[in-house]
Amino acid sequence: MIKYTVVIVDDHTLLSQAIEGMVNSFAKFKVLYTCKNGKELTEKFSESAKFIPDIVLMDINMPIMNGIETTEWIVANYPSVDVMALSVEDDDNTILKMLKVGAIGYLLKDTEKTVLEKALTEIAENGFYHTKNITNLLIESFTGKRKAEIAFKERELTFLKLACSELTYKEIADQMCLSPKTIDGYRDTLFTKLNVKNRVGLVMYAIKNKIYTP
Amino acid sequence: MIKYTVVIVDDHTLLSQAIEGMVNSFAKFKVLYTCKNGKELTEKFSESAKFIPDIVLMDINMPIMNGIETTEWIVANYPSVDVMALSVEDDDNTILKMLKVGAIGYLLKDTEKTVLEKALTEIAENGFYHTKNITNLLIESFTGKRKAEIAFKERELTFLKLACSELTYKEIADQMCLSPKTIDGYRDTLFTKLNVKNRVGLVMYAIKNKIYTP
DNA sequence: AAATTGAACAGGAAAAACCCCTATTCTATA
DNA sequence: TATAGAATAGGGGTTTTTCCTGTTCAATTT
Repeated sequence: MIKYTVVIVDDHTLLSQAIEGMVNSFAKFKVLYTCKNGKELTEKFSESAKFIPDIVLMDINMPIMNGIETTEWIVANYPSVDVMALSVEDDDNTILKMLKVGAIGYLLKDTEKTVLEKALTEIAENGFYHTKNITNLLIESFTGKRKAEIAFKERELTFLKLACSELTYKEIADQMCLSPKTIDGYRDTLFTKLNVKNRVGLVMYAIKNKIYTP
Repeated sequence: MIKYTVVIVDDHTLLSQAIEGMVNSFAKFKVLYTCKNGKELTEKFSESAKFIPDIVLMDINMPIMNGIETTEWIVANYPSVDVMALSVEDDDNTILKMLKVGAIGYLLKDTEKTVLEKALTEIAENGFYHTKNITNLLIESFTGKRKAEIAFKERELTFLKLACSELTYKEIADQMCLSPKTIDGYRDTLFTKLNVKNRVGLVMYAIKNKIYTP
C-alpha cells in the first residue's frame, strides 16, 4: 500500500513529535520529517525532490518564518503540495489569512485524533477539508456579514505598535521622524477604522490581532 | 512489569491525545484516562480509587477549573499524587505559582519526547523533575533577584481590570461607585507600585500578568 | 489614650490626549 | 489633463490624564 507523505512544521517540539506519532499510526499516512520553522522547510524542499511531501501540516505562529509566509512560498513553488494549517489557538483573521494565501484546510486545537485522520484522508483524496467553524467563517466572509479585513499602511502599523508602549504621542512622532500632528492623524484614522474610542482601544486591537505581542 | 499510571488534563484534545499516545509508548508508563479540565478530574478522583494515578500531567490554562486550582485540590486531597505542569506557553509568574501550590515539575512546550520520558521517570522514581529554566527561575526567586510578587487589594484589581477597557477614569469611578479622585489615587499608587508611566503601562502589566485577558 | 496608618476624597494646575477642519505635495490613474 | 488618493502637517479647541498636596475619618498599634 502506498502511503501519503506528510511533513509537520511546528516549533512546539512536543506537539510536533506527538502528532508525528499519531499520523504514523494512520494506515494511509506516514511522516517524512518534521521542521521547527518555515526556513527549515524551504531548505529541505530545495535540497531534494524526495523531501517534497503530499501534505504539509503547518503551525502558524513560528519564529524565523511563520506559517503564512511559508504557505505562500509552498503555493508559489510547489503547487502540488497541500498545506493544512494546524493551529493551537488563533483568531478568525489569521485563519482567513491562511486560507487566502492558499492553505487547503484548517484544523483547530480541539480536534480529535479521528478528525485529523478524516481531514488528512479528505485532503489526500478530495483535495480539501474544512471544519464546520471554518466553513461558517468563509460564508460570513463572502456574504459580507463579516467586517472586511482591515488594510493597514506600513506607517500606521509602525505607529500602532509604538502606541502599545508607554511613549507619548510626541515621543512616538520623534521616533518615527514625523510631526506630532501627523501622528494625530494616524491615531484619528485608526480610531475610526478600528472603531475604538481611545488609546486603550488601539492597544487592545493590536494585541487581539497579534500586531503587538506583549 | 508494573507500569506507573498517568492522567492527562488538557482542554486541547489533539495535544492531549497525542501526548497520550506518546506516554503509552513509554515502557514504564500508561495513561489511565484524560480530562478536559480540572472539574472532570475531581469527579473521576472522587468516583473510585482506581481512578487515582501516580502522576498527573496538567495544563494550566483551562476553562472551568484551571491548573492552579486543580493542583491545589490534588495536593490537599491526594498528596501521594505527583502533579507535573505541562504548558504550551506561560510566563514566569504562572510557573512559579504552579510550583508554589505544589506541582512537582514543569515541562515547557519545546521539550522533546525523550525529555518527557526522562521527566516522568525521574518523578516516578525520585519524586521531582525540573528543566534547567525552572531551576534558574527558582534560584532567582529565592535569592531575591527576582522582584517580589506584588500584592493587590481587591479594589485596585477591579480598577486595573476596568482600566483595560475604553472607559475614562470618570466612567470607571461611576462603575465602582467611587469619586473620580479616589480613582486618581488608585491609578497613582499603581503607577508607582508597578513602575509604569501611564495607562498603557497599566494595561500591559494587567495583560502580562493575566489580570486581564484580552 | 495617643500616635500611626491607610483608605477615601478633593483642589489645582500642567501635560497629554482627543477632535475637527483645512492645506500642501506627490503620485497614480481615468 | 483633470482628478483622486495617500502622506504629511498646521490651527485651535475641549476633555482627560497625570501629578502634587492636603483633609477627614476610622481602624490598628503602642
